[in-house]
Amino acid sequence: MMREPTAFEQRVYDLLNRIPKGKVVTYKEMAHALDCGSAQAIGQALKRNPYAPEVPCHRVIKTDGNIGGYSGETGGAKLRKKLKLLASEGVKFDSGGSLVSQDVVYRFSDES
DNA sequence: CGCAGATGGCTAG
DNA sequence: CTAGCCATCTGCG
Repeated sequence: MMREPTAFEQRVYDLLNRIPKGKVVTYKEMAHALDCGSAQAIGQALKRNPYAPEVPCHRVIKTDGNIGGYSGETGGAKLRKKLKLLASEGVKFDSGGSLVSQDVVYRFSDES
């Protein structure tokens, strides 16, 4: 299995790295930021996440403001601890894994 | 509200 | 070029 990050994946990870501390992005946002329009592709790149600890995949949430499958089964109970850690940065999530403050949802497009 | 199907784009060989 | 994949999204009853 060639786990080498491809152009698209690198773009996704780069975007995650662009996310300021205490902020999260929705799959749709990333998709749009990548000019693709497909969150599915994002999920794939994140799931593969060769940069696991370097890429804040936990900062990527669904359009509903949910963590997604990361805290569901793809991640792990330990992730719950991370959510709390994120809360320290400003990204507060619910015990279920839903974003509490949509206010932390970051936007790639800088439009005022 | 809840479920199911459809969708779009990505990866690999 | 083809096939399979995905942590999604959207619509409908």
